[in-house]
Amino acid sequence: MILKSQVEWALHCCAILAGLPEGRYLSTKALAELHGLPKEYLSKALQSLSQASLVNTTLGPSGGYRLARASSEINFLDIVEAVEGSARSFTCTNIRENNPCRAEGYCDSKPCAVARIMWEADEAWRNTLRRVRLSDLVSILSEEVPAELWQSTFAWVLKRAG
Amino acid sequence: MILKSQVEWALHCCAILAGLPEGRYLSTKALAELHGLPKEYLSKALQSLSQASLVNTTLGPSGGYRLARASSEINFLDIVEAVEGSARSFTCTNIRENNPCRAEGYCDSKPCAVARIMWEADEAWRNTLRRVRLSDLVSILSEEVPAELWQSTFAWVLKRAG
DNA sequence: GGTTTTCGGATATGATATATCCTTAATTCC
DNA sequence: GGAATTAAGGATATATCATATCCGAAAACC
Repeated sequence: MILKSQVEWALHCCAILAGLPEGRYLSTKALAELHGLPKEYLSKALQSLSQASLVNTTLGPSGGYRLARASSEINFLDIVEAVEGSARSFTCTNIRENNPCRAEGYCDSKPCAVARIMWEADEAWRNTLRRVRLSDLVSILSEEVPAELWQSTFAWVLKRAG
Repeated sequence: MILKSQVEWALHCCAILAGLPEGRYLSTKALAELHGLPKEYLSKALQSLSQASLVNTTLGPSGGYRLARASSEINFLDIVEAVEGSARSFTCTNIRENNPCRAEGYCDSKPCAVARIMWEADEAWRNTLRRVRLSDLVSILSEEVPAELWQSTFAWVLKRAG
């Protein structure tokens, strides 16, 4: 049960987008080169963010991506689900129905107990991600990343935004 | 990010094993027929449980599987990790290292902030599963499943255990 | 008009989940 | 002792999905 690598990419890209000056866009090319990622494939992750309305896009030179709303209004779950989908990690195939001792037409009133417990764990995972805002990540990064590196990174990336 | 179907199978099988009389074994064949599962493939899941020391096995007729310890001493995470493995769902490839602005030989003191948050969610998932004991599942099932079905199921399964 | 960009479709490839088969060794029953 | 039954594990086949690349269309900028 492994998340797509695009989840990692999307999170890092959003962290960068969150630090951009108002109204500026960043291209796939710039984000790919900054992170050392395959441009064409990263593009798919960014498209997922776009479809989820987490980012806005514009075409042409100086085009690219920017956050669709404030980084305090975007949480980790938004981003993770945008690329990973929102399906639960546990799928119940209702194998209890195959029990040969079940009477004909017997109907379970509740979803399977096993599934309920597994889904509860899933909810705990989602709740944790929901509680972390993108702005929280930005705060942590700006504390931990040396100011010089932080600034030169944005200078580097903005130069590529034209 | 989907769990293997074997996780579901293993959990249901453990629930049955937990209800067995002391010392009785249940074969792959019986468990497969009860749940309507492919015997050969279910066997792999049971082997995983065996390797994790969650069940004991014995050979020959009337052989099969039984729990290695009390159902109150086995939790959901034990079972899930036995078949799914214990790797975290998020793997950090440290793409921040590809930042072209990083100074030569620069070394991050902490693991990536993104990874730490994702791992925290992972822990929340694991903790939820850790808190649920197999005996809890048995309690729920014996409440929800009609007593008649519950009894006939064990009668059915024990007949096949020889 | 030429360049740059996002977007979506098509396609290729690699890894992994699913599933089956077969052999070996241990155990039980006759 | 011999036949039947069982778990264990290796080998293999298939299907699904993640990864990755390429291309054409439409839009924006110069």
